[in-house]
Amino acid sequence: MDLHSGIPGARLPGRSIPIVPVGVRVRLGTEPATAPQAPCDDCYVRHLCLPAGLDARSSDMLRGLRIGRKRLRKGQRLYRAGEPFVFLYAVRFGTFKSSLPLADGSEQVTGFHLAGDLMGFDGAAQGNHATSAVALENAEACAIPYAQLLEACADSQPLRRRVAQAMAALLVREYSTSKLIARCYAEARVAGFLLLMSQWMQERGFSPREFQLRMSRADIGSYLGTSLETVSRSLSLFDRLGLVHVRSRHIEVLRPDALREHASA
Amino acid sequence: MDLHSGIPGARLPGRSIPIVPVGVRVRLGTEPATAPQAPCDDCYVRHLCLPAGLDARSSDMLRGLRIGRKRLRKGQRLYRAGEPFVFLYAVRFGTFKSSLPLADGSEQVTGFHLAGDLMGFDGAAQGNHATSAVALENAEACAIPYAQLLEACADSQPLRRRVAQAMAALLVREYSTSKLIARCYAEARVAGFLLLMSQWMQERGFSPREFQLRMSRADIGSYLGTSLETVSRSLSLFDRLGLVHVRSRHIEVLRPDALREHASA
DNA sequence: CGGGCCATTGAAGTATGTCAAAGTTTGTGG
DNA sequence: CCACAAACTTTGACATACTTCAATGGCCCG
Repeated sequence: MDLHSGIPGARLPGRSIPIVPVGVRVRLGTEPATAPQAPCDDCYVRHLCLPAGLDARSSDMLRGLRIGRKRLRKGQRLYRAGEPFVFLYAVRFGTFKSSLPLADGSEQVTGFHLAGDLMGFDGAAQGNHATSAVALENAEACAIPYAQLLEACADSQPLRRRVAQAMAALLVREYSTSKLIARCYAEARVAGFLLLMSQWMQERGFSPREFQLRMSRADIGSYLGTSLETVSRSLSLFDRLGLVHVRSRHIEVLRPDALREHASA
Repeated sequence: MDLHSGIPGARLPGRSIPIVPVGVRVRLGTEPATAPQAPCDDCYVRHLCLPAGLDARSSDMLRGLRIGRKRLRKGQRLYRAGEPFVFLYAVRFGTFKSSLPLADGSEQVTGFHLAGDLMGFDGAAQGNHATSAVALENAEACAIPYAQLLEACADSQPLRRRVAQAMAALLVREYSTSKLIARCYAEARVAGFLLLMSQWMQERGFSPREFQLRMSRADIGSYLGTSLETVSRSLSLFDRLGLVHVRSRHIEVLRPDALREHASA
């Protein structure tokens, strides 16, 4: 079952996080989520999420929102492009990818989302989601009613700042993405992607040295603007050069400095 | 002086907009801007900018902010990456480019901004601007005190919605950018870029058929993740195929449909 | 009028996409 | 727990696209 049970000392994201951390019944699938009493208090990643840095009063206001939790199995959608925008989602655990529909029916991957990330805010632009979001493994997200959140912002200056700050952070992340995929050589993009993944892991308390890619080579290729074969070849090259140990989706970063070298060249 | 005085019937953006539309003294450069009494009422692009769709009461609240205007000559900076984030900027006329500093001292162009666009919001993530913004021609921007704007959001539901909506629109635009530069072939990216420019012109009331590129080939190349030579070659190709008439920075779109074809292939 | 920036174009070598086939991994159902 | 099927990954070969280097010409500003 578990691919990685033989690897000693590796903290395996998505495996080492408890799957059912709250004593509240949730259902699998996309049906309406249930609302626990204190949505954030027991959350593993509240220090990364919306409540981060909020004072007691503002936290109470967040607590007053009817925040539900939605559990998804691998492959299930959280929302679909074009659907009405009602909820902002916060990843509790697991990994999501979001994508933009293309003219030819295929999809362009626009990002990956890990625990603590906010998703779906793009829907506030037109009232409908611009992107779709799919779980890449079993995952759970909080559904924050957007209208209620905005109303809560009326009464709390810190909440207002925090919400705006979180939105701006999404924007900055997109700029970094642009910087990443605008690199000339696909090899540099793949190297940058590995470093980005490594950083994301570290920010969430996992090992930046060893982790699991939850997305396929095709997803990575779409995200980076290159073919899946080139992604595979770049990874093989890094492995051959001894920068990274790659075994399918399991990644071990051996020489981050050398990887950084490749990322900028 | 004017490159294009000989072209009949062409609405030349940045030229046809009055340069000094308000009777308020402004100074060139980056020194503190002066504050006109009614910052938006006389503005050419208020229907595209923050006040768009606001009710009278919310508009009054915007009017209450100490919004200044900053005029810049070609090449002058509006803000620099790393500077404290104090103002949100709204382009009144002219064109800006924003860029992210790279490790090697060069810059990655992250976007172009035309009349009505909001700029600088990325600074709200960390309290410092993540990007730099430079005027690509003589231009003017409104400086909106960010803290004041957030405070005004406390008292007005429509303003709250509008500000959040504007931020989300910035995000969606970044997704489109990712979609653009993730295309496999540089030719498709250049075609997509021309169509994007054309659309931006149309949204601002200019001809989508004929316009002036305010940025260099190097800027476009940086933005699209390709070399300036490839940009030049793609433009020459489109010209040779009769899709576009290119003369240096002057662009005339002859067959938008065929261009769209190239953009998706 | 001259200098510098910018755009264009050519040539050559490299990187990358595409097609194809084989090998792995994962998930499913017995 | 095992066997099988489907999805994913890796690798090779080849054609093409792209970057780099280099040289030329045009345009704009001082």
